[in-house]
Amino acid sequence: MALELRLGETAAAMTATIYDVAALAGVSIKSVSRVLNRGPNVSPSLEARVRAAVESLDYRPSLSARALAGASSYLIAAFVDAELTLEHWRSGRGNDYLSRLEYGALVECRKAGFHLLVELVDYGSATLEASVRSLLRSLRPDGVLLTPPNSDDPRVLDILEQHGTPFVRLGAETDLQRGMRVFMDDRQAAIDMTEHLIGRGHRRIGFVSGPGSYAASRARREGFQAAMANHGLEVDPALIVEGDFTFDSGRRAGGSLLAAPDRPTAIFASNDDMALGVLNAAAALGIPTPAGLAVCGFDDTPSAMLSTPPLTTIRQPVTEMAAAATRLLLPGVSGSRDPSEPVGYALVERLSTSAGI
Amino acid sequence: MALELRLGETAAAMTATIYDVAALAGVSIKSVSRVLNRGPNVSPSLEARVRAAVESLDYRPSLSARALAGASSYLIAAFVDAELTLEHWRSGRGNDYLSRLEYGALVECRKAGFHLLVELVDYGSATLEASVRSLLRSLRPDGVLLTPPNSDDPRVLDILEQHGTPFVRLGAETDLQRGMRVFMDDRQAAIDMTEHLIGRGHRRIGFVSGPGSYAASRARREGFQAAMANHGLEVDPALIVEGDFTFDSGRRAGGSLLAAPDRPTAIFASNDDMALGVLNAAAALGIPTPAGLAVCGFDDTPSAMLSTPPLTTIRQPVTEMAAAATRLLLPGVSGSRDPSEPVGYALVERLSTSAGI
DNA sequence: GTGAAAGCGCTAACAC
DNA sequence: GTGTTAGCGCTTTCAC
Repeated sequence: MALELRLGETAAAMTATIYDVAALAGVSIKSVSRVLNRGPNVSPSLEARVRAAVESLDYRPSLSARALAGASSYLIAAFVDAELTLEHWRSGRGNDYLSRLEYGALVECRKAGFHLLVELVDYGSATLEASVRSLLRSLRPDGVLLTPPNSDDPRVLDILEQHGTPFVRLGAETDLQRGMRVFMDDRQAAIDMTEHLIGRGHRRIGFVSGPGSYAASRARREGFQAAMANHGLEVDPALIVEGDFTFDSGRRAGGSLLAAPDRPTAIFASNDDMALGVLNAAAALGIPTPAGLAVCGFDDTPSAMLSTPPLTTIRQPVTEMAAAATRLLLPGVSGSRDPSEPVGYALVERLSTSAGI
Repeated sequence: MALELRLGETAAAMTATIYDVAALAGVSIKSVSRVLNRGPNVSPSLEARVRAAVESLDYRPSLSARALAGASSYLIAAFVDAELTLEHWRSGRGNDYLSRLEYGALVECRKAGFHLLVELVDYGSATLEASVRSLLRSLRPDGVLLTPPNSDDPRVLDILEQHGTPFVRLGAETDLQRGMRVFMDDRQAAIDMTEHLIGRGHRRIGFVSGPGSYAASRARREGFQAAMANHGLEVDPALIVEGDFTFDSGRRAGGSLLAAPDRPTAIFASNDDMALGVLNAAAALGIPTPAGLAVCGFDDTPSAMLSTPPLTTIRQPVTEMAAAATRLLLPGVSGSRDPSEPVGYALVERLSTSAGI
């Protein structure tokens, strides 16, 4: 029937439907559907005939039709903060974290025949609830990937739970029992980094923290303090300066730390951008790195590798985290890893901390 | 009717359909559809009643249903090279270009009520055709955003044209008449940069080119040579070295250019990563930048701003380009700019070329 | 093992 | 101006 109606159409515009396949294979559409969805009770001969028809017609099921009729939409949505995005737009910089995250999600989605939808969410807006609800209703994604800071937004979690849509929270730090999570141990990583510096003989170590409002930022600072205490080293309060994760704030922090008469021999910044700012401040003051000052960061952004000297930092496996998170949302969860365990990280040692004291 | 069937359901799981809205407003579903799609012939009173019903039911049309029934899917697909993506995964780096591109696309999509789907395409694979065809058939996107190197792949263009799906090619350099394009004038930008160096008094200028296989790379080199010629300066062939756009290749190129007895006073690298490599090579040789050597790049990646010294470079408005490209695909094309014209760029002057000769 | 028929929630002709 | 009626291309009961 479908074929009949289409006699006048061009080959280009013509797209086979399940009816065409069924007709060509001499079976019912239900059988085609069963073969395609690996349903039970399919005889080998039927399977073969259907596959041949699919092949010769180069048939692909329509996503919309499947989503409308069935329970699955074959869509995974990644919720990305709109404010953050606009800020990046303004500053003309891509977001390395999001970019790496997306790779992981994309690769897993594709393996499973799913598609990745990226959605902007207004974390700071009053209409957040309405827009999230809207997204879930109109798109009906099979799962949602929550990126910071949405991972910790109770409003978003509420709606997702109400709606019954599975979701994974990346880097979430609060309400640990809600939804699924994939995260790393920021505190322990900061301990490792601090011990790396102590191992190099450093005793006066400066710390440039991130904003106190970020849970990850607090965890890193706690790790630093814990490591210092464990080694019997006192933390001079004057050696802890708060930045806001930007290069400029790192430069200012570095400048003030290095201007002190009894300046530190090493500075641990809570992220790479700030660490690069410290490097810049040191250069401006004529202090050679690493000979005169060891500097380390956190994140392992591309710039960390390219700076002069290259930066020792903590490498977060963002892509792998996103891949694991996506797998958690996909049917037939392999459960290759325990979602309640933090993912691993690595201390990447580069030139910026290579000199001892 | 729909309401009736749902008496047993919980409020949470219950989702209003167009029938519910029509029933509540006391109109037909067609009227609801007309109001929602801004169709003609809607009386103000009808409009008001429908809007009120939509509001009170918090109704959102189902994307799948609309796509299945109508001509539009409200989906824009961005085709991203899979190989490139996997390479980035391996190296653990995000892709700044893609990230910025996506922002632009996302913001425009959201304004128009569209959704952005990111799809991996195997540029280098034999199954490329099949997978692209698959994507178009199952997703039926209303438009496709082609990113390099897919922008220049004739196989992809063929399929898109056959399928009748509108597409925009970002940064395309070949087959200029096919599809829509958004691009910049790489050659002129390279001329500008070269003249910037000449204006600083530099006469012996080294050039680190990208791979000759990239059209953009060739255009940049041509621009450099044209500018030199225009100013009556001879280009010493020994001062042109080919790299492969990586940091390491830039470092090697810088090392060999600077080892020569009559070394250049300035080096223009075809992209920022290589320029940073040159900076690194200069530092290793004890040559101060910018005092002893001016260095400039191309792209304005985040690292360019963070390096020591910060890098003079060409800023490509990737986000704006993507936004413009997306607008071209959306209904009601505003045509705010002429797609046959290249987009603007900016020479960003930073410390790395601040000293004259 | 396989098929017939009834929707999923919309849009689109075509009446009125 | 507004409503009726078919589908869009699938999945899903439920028979056989």
